[in-house]
Formats: sequence, structure tokens, C-alpha cells
Amino acid sequence: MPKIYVVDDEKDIREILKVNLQKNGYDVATFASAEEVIKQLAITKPDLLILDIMMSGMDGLDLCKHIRASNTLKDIPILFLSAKSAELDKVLGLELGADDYITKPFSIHELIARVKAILRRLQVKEETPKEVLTYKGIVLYPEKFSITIDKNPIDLTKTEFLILKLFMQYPGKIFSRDNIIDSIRGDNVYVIDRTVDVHIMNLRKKLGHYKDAIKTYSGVGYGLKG
Amino acid sequence: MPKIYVVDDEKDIREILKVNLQKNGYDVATFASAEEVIKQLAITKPDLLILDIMMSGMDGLDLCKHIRASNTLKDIPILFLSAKSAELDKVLGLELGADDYITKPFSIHELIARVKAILRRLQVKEETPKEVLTYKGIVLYPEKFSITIDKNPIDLTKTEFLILKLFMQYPGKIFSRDNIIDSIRGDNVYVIDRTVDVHIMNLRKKLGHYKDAIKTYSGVGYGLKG
DNA sequence: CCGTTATTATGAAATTTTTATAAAGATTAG
DNA sequence: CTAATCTTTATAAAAATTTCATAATAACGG
Repeated sequence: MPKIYVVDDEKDIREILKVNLQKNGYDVATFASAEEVIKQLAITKPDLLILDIMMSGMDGLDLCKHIRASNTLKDIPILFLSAKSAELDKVLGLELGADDYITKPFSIHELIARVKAILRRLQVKEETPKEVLTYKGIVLYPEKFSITIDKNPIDLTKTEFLILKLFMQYPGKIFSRDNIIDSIRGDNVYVIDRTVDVHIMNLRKKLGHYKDAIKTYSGVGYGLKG
Repeated sequence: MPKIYVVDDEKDIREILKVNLQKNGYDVATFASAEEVIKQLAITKPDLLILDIMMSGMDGLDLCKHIRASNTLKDIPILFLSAKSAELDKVLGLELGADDYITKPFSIHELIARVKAILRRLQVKEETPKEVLTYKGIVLYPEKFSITIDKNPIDLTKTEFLILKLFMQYPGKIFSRDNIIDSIRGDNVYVIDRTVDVHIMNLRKKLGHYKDAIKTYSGVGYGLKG
């Protein structure tokens, strides 16, 4: 059960977040100020921090800086809450290493989806075997974001790479377009189905004589020929 | 084809939603007031409700409460429409179990994407654990949408696959043509009986020496030899 | 059995659905 | 700003589904 710390000076927001995150299986603790959470961070590290940007006293940005400056804390993922998009520009501009952010008002689903996405990303980071994937003459180097075809390096875009990696992790499995979109772009990024067709087409072109390795299952999706 | 009820007191909004949802393959009915849709809900349940929050008479929030209080209706997902974010705070605060919301003005893409997302989430919940089905030398992999015959992978079309899966779930059981059509294409899709014969023929061809496994029960239907 | 009628099998055409592809538009990174 | 990438759109092409016509088989009453 992943542990999440929520820092916000508005009691109502703290409550909404707490209730809903708990309902989704997270272990949640809330704090009304940056100072409070800093005390707690000295004791236990959560898997994720959710910070309001605007707070009286030390605000979310300063807290973030504080955390990023600490060797023991700097790897904790941070999700920012913000009421104004202007504030968000600041976050992005400052390169504070926010893992994601969300604007108020937000839907519970959006929140949960983003939390899940962050934690999943983290897991993937830890889990992804830095091992080389091979399928016929195609060799994929997960950590190098690159592939070779019959020993020749081939350039793929990020999206093409992620799709191919997905396929090579589960050769023979069929992925629906929605599966592919979710897995490549994260949930709640909204792209229409046809987009996948285009990526598949571009990928096939680059695969040269292996282009038939990607099979179309009409009415269902795509996958590597098992 | 998922059924969606739209409730909004503005005619223009109703029309926009209806046209665009229909274009995306949804079966849409619109209602100008909470009272109207309540009458209809007594008769048929939709797969999703889209409610405007602000309406004269009973508003969206009250309607939502009404639905959540009903045993037969409480599981219907609800997507709220709202012009003001202040209203949305209310939705979130009240814990009405909104599945998502969208603020006016909204883009059609966003709307469609959210609708799809809600329905997809629902599906996942309902999906049954997928086990491999076996019948003699035929092995069917539900999640891979594929089969092997004596270890050799065989390509089936989606329809052929679904028919074979239906049969293999209940070997020995006889399915009428109507059973098969309903189970494969959903109710209220009208195709003539003979269509099934053709699918069965094509399926038998692909089953090779197992083609006799599908037995014809003259005057009744088809099924796997028990 | 036999003829008669009902039902199913089959090939092929017609229709519909789905996918491939090119090209334009939008977005993002540098 | 420019170039690369991603997304959308429009249309062509392919695949799948459905219908239809006809041959083959099964069911049934005598």
C-alpha cells in the first residue's frame, strides 16, 4: 500500500484528497503546512508527495526546493496542486522536478489517474529489466532508447520506440488501440484511435523487411506475430 | 452500442451532444428535465448518464442523489456538465459519486474521450478472469484473441473467434442462431439467420480436421460435440 | 423406401466495417 | 524560429460481414 503525504492549508481539500485516495487503496497522511511535513519527512519517506503551491508560510515551491536539495528526500515524486495556470508556468519554468501537476478544480478520477500514473512510472523505472529485448533480427536496448535491425542502428521516435518495446515485451499478444494509447501516453491523455494506425505505419516503414512482424488483427488491434 | 442519456435544459447543448455522440457510435437519447429522464429510467437503464448541473426544476445534483439512492440505478456512471467551477466544488465536496465532470465550454474531443474513458473503466471492472480454453487439439487464448490447432497458430476473424469461444465455454451445449447472433453482435442488431451459417462454414474450414467438432443440429442450431 | 418439404452448405456478389496511407495541421523541443 | 514529432483528417484499399442464389442434405408422412 503506497504511502502518500498531502500538504495543503485548506482543510476541505485535505479531506477530499484523503478520503478519495484512501478509497483507492493508498495510505494517506495530511499536513496543514510545509513546516509540519518537513518534521515528518525526517522520520518517514512517502512514496508520493502532493503539494499545494499556494500556502501561507513556506509555500509549495519552497518546500519542493527544500526537498530537492536533500540527498535523502530528493527522489520523492511530487505532484503539485494549483488554482492558477500562471502558477504552473512558474513550476515548469523553475525546473523544480515536479513529476506532475493538476489544476483546481480537479475531478477525483483525474487525481487518482495521475497518482497511479506517477507511481506506475516509478515502478516501471525500477522494474524495467535493463535487458536487451530481441525479436528475430530486431534488438531493442531499453536503457538506450535505441534499436538495431540486423546489427544496423535505426532511429525511432519516442512513441515508436515505446510501442515496439510494448510489443517486444509480450510477443504474440494483441493490444487494442486503447491499450496502446494508455500504455504509451498514460491514462487520461486523450488521443483518437487512428493516431495509433499512423504510428504503426511509420514503425513498419522503419522496420524494413521485418515490417510484417507487426500483425494487424482486424477489429481488434495490433501485435507482434507470435 | 452503449446507450447514453443526456439531460440538459438547453436545447442547443442537447443537440450538440447527441449529434457528436451518435457520430462516435453511441445510442443517445436526450431529456430536457430531470423529471423526464426519471420516467425513462424506470423503463430502461443507460450505460452512462450525462447531467447538466444547473437546470430549472430539479437540478443535476438532486437528480444524482435520487439515482444514487436507488438500488437499481445507483451503479449507472454519471458525467456532469457544468459552467462554473464553483459548482464543481460542490460536486466534489458532496461526494455524490460523480464519475467525471466536464466544464462548459468543452471540446468535442474532450467529451468523447471522457465518455470513452468512463465506459472503458467500467468494462475492465466487468471483465472476467481470462483462462485458456481447450477442446481436443484446439486451444483458445481469450486475451490474445487467437487459437492454436495442434500447436499451430491459426488466424480467425473477430466474429469467428467469438463464436468459437462461445462454443468452447459450453461444449455440448446447443446454441440457436439467434443465441449466437445476440452473443456475438449484441442484442438489437438485426442480421438474418443464414449469416450464422456462413460464419460456421468459414470457421469449420479453418478448423481443418477438427471441423466436425462443430455439429449441426438441424432445425435447432449449432454447438460443439459434447 | 419414396417423394415432398424444410433446413443447411456453399460459392460468390454486395455491403459494411476497418485499416493503410498521404498529407495537412498542431504541438513540442531545441 | 525551425525542425522534428505527434495528431488529425481525408481518401483509397483491404478485410470482414452480410446477403443472395443454388445445391446438398435432413426430416417427415405416407
